[in-house]
Amino acid sequence: MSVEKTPLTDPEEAKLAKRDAMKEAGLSPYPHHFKRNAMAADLQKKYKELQNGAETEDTVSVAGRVMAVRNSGMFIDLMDTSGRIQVFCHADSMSEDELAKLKFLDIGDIIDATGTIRRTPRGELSIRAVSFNILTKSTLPLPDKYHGLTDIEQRYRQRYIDLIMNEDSRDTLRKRSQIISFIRKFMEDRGAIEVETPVLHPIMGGASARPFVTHHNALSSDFFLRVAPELYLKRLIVGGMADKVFEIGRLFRNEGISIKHNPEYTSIEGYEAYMDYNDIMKVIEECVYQAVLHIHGKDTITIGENEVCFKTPWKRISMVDAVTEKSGIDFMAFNTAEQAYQAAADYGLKLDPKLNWGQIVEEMFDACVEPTLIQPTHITDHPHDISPLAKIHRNNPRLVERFESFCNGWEICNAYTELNDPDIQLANFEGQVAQKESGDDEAQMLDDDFVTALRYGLPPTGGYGIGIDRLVMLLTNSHNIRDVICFPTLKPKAQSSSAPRIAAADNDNNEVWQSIDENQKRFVVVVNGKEESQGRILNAVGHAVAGLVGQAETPEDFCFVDYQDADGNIHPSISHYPVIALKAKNSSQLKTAREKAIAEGVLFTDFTDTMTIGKTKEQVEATKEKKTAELDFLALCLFGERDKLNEITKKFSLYK
RNA sequence: GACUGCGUAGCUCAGUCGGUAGAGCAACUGACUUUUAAUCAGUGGGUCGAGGGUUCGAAUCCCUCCGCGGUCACCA
Repeated sequence: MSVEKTPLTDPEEAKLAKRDAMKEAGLSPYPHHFKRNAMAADLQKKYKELQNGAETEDTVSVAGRVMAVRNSGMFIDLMDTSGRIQVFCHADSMSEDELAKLKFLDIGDIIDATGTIRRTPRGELSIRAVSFNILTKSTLPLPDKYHGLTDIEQRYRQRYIDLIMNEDSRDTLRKRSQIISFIRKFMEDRGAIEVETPVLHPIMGGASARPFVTHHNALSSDFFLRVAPELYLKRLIVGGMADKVFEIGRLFRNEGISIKHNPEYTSIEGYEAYMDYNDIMKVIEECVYQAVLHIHGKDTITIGENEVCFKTPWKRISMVDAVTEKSGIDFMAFNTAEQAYQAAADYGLKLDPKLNWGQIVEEMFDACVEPTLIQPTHITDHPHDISPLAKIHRNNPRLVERFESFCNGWEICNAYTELNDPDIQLANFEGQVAQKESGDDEAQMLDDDFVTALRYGLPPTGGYGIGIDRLVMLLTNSHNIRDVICFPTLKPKAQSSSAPRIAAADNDNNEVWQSIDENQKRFVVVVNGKEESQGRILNAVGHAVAGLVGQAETPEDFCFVDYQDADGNIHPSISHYPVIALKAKNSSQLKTAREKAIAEGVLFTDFTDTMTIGKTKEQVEATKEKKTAELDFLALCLFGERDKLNEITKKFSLYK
């Protein structure tokens, strides 16, 4: 079936052969030294006026990657980080020894070239090479030189290939650096200092989001990767480290990936003492405006289908007024959620009737205002209901002093006059804790020490947060957040799976289990949803569970408790760990889960159709006759660490 | 998570009604030598994502799984 590739026609083999040939000729394919004194773009600029066909005596050395070779090596397109220039290799100006090196050359190699500047009669600025060297031999083929690399997954997974082939990718990611650098300098120039606060948070706070959890072994403690730096930055303001602090860094949110969301993303968050949200508004719009000028050299740029002008001052309008403007409904006139709900329903919105006034205003805003905010606009004075971290508005207790800046229909900045009353902050935290206890895993935790810090006194402070990735998307007209992140989060490539060996997996288990917290374990029974006979299912479950318990080598892995009733009768050996019953769509899903259990070293048993008929002898034989894939799985029983089992069984629904 | 589309050579893509797997680039051999996606002649290169099914016969039809994209939902 598999035919061996003819060595010299496989691109990689051919390149390896040339590399070996270089070595035999006494040339290193990876020399240590390099020399260059010019960049392609500088030369293109400097010799812009050079006439077609003109030769100069100016000698330069360039270095870069070979992107194309024409006329058997006479013309080489060389690309460095600044741009491209053609290298002209001709017997008129090169020795035989130099020309001989061409036979080692491939597209993709990194070379240097030294020679004189000329412009060919066809108008291409070139270096008439006297010598050249292969500085790094490339041994894998580059994508199609014309179409480039279009496979989206490969562009992100192997960004280096994308960068080699795609000018747009290089440009966008370089602009990202420029934008971040600009913002940093802008903030520093106005007296703010950049600080670094922990990424590992013992207490999750500062934003409502689902966190990543990790574990510090020596401290025997779980930590959360930060979802926001807010509470630490405010502590620095309390301490008077500076009146203005900011942090540019990565935040982590354990949520879905989309065209506008990456699990780790970059924000700038800052706090400035003795400022309120009106002051911050001016700072933000000036910063973004200057960034646009810096990157584009003009204040109006194309984003998608729109021309967007960033000239300051930006339009300001309160959230309620903006809703009134678009819908004709004045929500300030409604004092109850019921009235607001009715008005929104009349307008045509389908809402959860349990929403409060502020949430209804927000829903109206999202529906009829947000998409229309193409030109930069500050939306101000949000309902208090939806802004637990902002200070109550000085003129209206239903509102807070908050603004969000929108552009192209996206939010790019969120800012408040910060809440600095410790008692209100404590009450807000307690509300969050109550939500967490009722099952909201995005709710924040009570940070006692932060409240304590507020009791020492946080001066009147304005704060802001900008999502850098989204800002870069706007300023580079990028459609997907992954285009502005060098290495976006991707599902790890599946490891090449050799046939799993159960015995080996079991040995591993013994060690793993000893370190697992007892509270983290559970039983999971998954049954085949296609099986209609309840009797067969129950039989299968019974077998699977009994088998699983019988299989355990160390009884301490389980925890069974004797329950006693009012009459003093004992109900022995009830599992301390929960037993979860799930339903799979079919046998094949059970088979897949079983393979995952083996790969993960999770204790398991399964039960198949071949185990239902006859006595053990017949069943053993019937099972032996079938390949794994041919077996019809009725039930799968697992026991182990909760998180691990969740990973294996997450696609199954609860059996009801 | 739901819906939807895609997966064929190293890269970019064809493949009709189910009937021997195709092209361009890249690679190899040679020609040519001021080219610009160089050109010309020839050569080699395939587990058609994986597994199963239907069929005399499957890249093609059916089922399952895997991977990726897009839209929607939550979030910035």
